Amino acid sequence: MLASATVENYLKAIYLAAPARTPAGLLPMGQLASSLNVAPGTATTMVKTLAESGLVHYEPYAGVALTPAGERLAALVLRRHRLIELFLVRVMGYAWDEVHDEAEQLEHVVTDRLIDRIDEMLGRPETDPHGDPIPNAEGRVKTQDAQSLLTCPLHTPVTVARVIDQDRAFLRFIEGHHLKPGESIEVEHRDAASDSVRVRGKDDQRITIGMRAASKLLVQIAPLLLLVAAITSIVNA
Amino acid sequence: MLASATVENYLKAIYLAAPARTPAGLLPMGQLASSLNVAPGTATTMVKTLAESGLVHYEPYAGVALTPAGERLAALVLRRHRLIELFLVRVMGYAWDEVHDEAEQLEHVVTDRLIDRIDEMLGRPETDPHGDPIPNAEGRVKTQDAQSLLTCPLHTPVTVARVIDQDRAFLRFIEGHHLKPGESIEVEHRDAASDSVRVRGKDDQRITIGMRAASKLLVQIAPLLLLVAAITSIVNA
DNA sequence: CGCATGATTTTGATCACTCAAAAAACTAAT
DNA sequence: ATTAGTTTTTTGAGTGATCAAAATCATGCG
Repeated sequence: MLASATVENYLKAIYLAAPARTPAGLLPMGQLASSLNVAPGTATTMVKTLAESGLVHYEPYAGVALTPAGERLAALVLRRHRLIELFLVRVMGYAWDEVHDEAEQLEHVVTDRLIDRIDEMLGRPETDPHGDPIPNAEGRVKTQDAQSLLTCPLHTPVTVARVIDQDRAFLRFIEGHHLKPGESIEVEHRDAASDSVRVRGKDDQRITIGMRAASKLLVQIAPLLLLVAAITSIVNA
Repeated sequence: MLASATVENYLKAIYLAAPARTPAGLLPMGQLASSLNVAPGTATTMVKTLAESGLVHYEPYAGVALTPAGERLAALVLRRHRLIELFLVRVMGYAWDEVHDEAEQLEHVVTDRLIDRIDEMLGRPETDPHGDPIPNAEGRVKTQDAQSLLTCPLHTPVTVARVIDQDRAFLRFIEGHHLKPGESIEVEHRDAASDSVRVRGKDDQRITIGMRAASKLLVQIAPLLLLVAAITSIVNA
């Protein structure tokens, strides 16, 4: 009944591969195999045993998808991963680009008790250092309504909410230019021809980044304004 | 080159099994197998491959012992284990009888970097919550000169230095009677016939324990007196 | 000494996970 | 619709760790 680290990794990979899905909502075996750095045949075999345990649906030659049970388990793995990442940053003094690999290992051995201590110590946080949402102990995730720098309105103050890329060089770049989650910025210019997005950041600094990179920065519109509105409504009550 | 969790556990078991050694200093296979909860044949096979990696000496039908390389590795595993235990108690709010199993898992996946952060955060401690010495990053252990409650002088103030038993019920008993490392106590009476040792503890409370239990409590004689002497000599300089 | 007893090693098998390479199945394009 | 190309599955094999049970060894007792 206890899921091995391998099983957990397969479920996590399927869970996180939402972008690479076929119309039917299935993840092709090839995608899965390559995201796990495993030969295609290996993924097929493993997925078949996962299907026998009732953790995934498997359609031969089509792909794989999580069952509710598999999804819950995957979310719990992610919960552990993200809480550990935040813990490493907040408590252990890690830089945010250093935590991924450590968390990758720890997520498979840490007990529920320790995870709950961490959760408690961090004040039941909702997101990890990259802005990724932390599923709750039942495996449910609060969906965040964020758009990317590619789709958000121009000349409108927004707050960085999430960075969807674990690459260390990218993370260091983001940090170096004050684009970490929490910073407020504004998109000044977007140009498809030159594949570039110009952003005004902290201290009116201008940074131009490619659209590939821009798509990995999720932002929320004027959360400060929303906050102000919320406070106002409370005060008025 | 990277030692698997299994290899680490075998080395650790051999390292810790010092008491159960033959005259030649070898640990019999049977002992090893049962301390790892593994069939005898399994231990034999595994030890042979350990011998091929140069981590142990293996004498067929006689037993096994660590090579210097194996001993160093075992000590590093123990370093991780003990630092994690202390971390769980001091930082994560675990009770000292709850830490063993968690540490048992974490010790195999934690990086050197994290261990060093923990070590630093705890102030480079010399012992874990049970008083077990923590090997340094090179795998060397400072030998502590402690005697058990069975051998220490009677009617002499001593300080509990170490508790050699991970059994949770025993640890709770020790804690409940204020016999944890650091407490000062005194042996009042020992009687082989009744297999008992009477101890005067905190607030002059008397506790009588069996000799089996007494042998698991290590103490140091009058460390306070030694401390006073040290301070005196410094002051006089 | 010889042999019974207990410890140890061998043997044959299994399980989880993996790969490389052959076979089969889908897909799209002419 | 046949083919060329890609993706997926199958097959055969290997590794690390394990067990049960058979074979072997070591020792001590009579």
